[in-house]
Amino acid sequence: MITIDLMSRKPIYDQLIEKIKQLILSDVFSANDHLPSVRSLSCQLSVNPNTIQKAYTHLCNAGLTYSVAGKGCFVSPQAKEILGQDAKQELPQFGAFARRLLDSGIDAEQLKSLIDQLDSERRSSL
Amino acid sequence: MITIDLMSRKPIYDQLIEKIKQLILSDVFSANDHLPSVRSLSCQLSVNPNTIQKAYTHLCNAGLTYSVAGKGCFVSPQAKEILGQDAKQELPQFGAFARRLLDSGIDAEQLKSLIDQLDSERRSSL
Amino acid sequence: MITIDLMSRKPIYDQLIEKIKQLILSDVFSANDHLPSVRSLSCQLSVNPNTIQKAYTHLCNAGLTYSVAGKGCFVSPQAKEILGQDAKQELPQFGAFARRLLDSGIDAEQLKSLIDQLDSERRSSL
Amino acid sequence: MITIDLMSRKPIYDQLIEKIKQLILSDVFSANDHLPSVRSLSCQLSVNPNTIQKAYTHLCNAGLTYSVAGKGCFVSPQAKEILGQDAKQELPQFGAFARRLLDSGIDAEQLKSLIDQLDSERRSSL
DNA sequence: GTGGTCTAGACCACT
DNA sequence: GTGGTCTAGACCACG
Repeated sequence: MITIDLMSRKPIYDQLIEKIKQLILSDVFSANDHLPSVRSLSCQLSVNPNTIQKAYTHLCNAGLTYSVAGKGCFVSPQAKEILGQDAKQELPQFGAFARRLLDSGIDAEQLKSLIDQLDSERRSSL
Repeated sequence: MITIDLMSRKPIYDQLIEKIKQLILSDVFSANDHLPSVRSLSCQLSVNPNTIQKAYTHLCNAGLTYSVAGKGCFVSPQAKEILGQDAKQELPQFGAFARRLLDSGIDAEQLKSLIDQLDSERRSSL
Repeated sequence: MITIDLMSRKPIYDQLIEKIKQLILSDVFSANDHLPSVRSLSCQLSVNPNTIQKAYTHLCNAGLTYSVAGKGCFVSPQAKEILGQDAKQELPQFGAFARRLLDSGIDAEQLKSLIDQLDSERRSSL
Repeated sequence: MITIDLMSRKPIYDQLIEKIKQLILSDVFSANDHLPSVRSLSCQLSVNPNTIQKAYTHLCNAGLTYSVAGKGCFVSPQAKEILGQDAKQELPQFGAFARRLLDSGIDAEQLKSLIDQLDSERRSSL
């Protein structure tokens, strides 16, 4: 369910955070679902427990999960809402990226059709 | 002409590379133009010369500039072309970004109108 | 009567202790009143009996309750008095909190009016 | 300048965060000042570098500091402003604390005179 | 030299 | 069993 690219330049804990966000958005993890325990993920991915813990702590601080001592880590009911708001704040970044591509000679139509394609893929997979 | 954000998490040499690419794309630096010397940039930005050199070396290796011993660093005639190809290779990354926003509940129409807006801004500034 | 926030970072047994102290102070539990049994609270709150027991043991050790073998747990006659003394010992902590707020730019008058407001609320609810 | 209580129940990294916030508020560390390096603090306090790093990372994420790779960690210009806003958000917590003391039989006048005393101490030490 | 990431293995409190 | 904290020591990129 969760995979990690050890050779990537992106820190492992960062990859984990992104993966889990993605799983929450795609409803694989729903509100109040139990996340895999730190130790089990650590074994499964052959990654140090501390690294997993770092990712879990981040998710907890971001309000996406809540942890109960002795029980585990759970998806917060507001998780999807928070992710939605985060996405809105990323729009300027997205705009800067798009602008760079346009400046580099990529056609606006090409970008728009790419978005349409992604959107239809998305809808069909629901 | 060139500014650096010391508080950014992005490495200074990385910021420099991006800035110069941008200046090439916007024709501030044209083919065979002379880039500012390492020393002058170093003074102007209060940045270690080694850092400037690192950025220049990267640009040279990427084929965007060529250096002439004892003279300095010049914009390569193929620079814009290369940047265009680079941009094409970034399309998948752009797609992943867009996909994440769509998954987070951002509307496809919103993204497309943003692109249209950026494109018209761009055209009007030429 | 008693509620628990499972999403809180505060340990459940700690929340329980605070809740019961509060109920004693507000005279919902008076001297020699019978506290809910471990089993019933356990069911009612869907919490492990061990956790309830831990809280009860703490209250007992603090002299706020006394337990009668085979009968249950009862509010000690000195409970309110003890809580009053505990509160006095918390004054330095309160002072440190207040000091931090003052250092952060909160006005002393604002804090005092807040206290006045809370005090009048309290009196009117008696 | 910075001291840590190893026997406290409060995590070391938490104590560090509070200490540094305090030093920023009292202008011992001003905007753009250089914080002690992770390694030097680690030696000085006989605490593992990772623990220091955890505190520094937190401060950085909170916007109170910014770090420049290879140079060090610096106090953000907005630090005091942010701390002021944080304090405002802590007022409800402060109110709950005060309310508990009032419920426990502490006199409102006593709390207010404590605040006055702290405030005058504060003013005289400026 | 700096901060940032990671591993390995330990201890604690909570359930 | 769980999450959270800490130590010890390593490696990397940056300046």
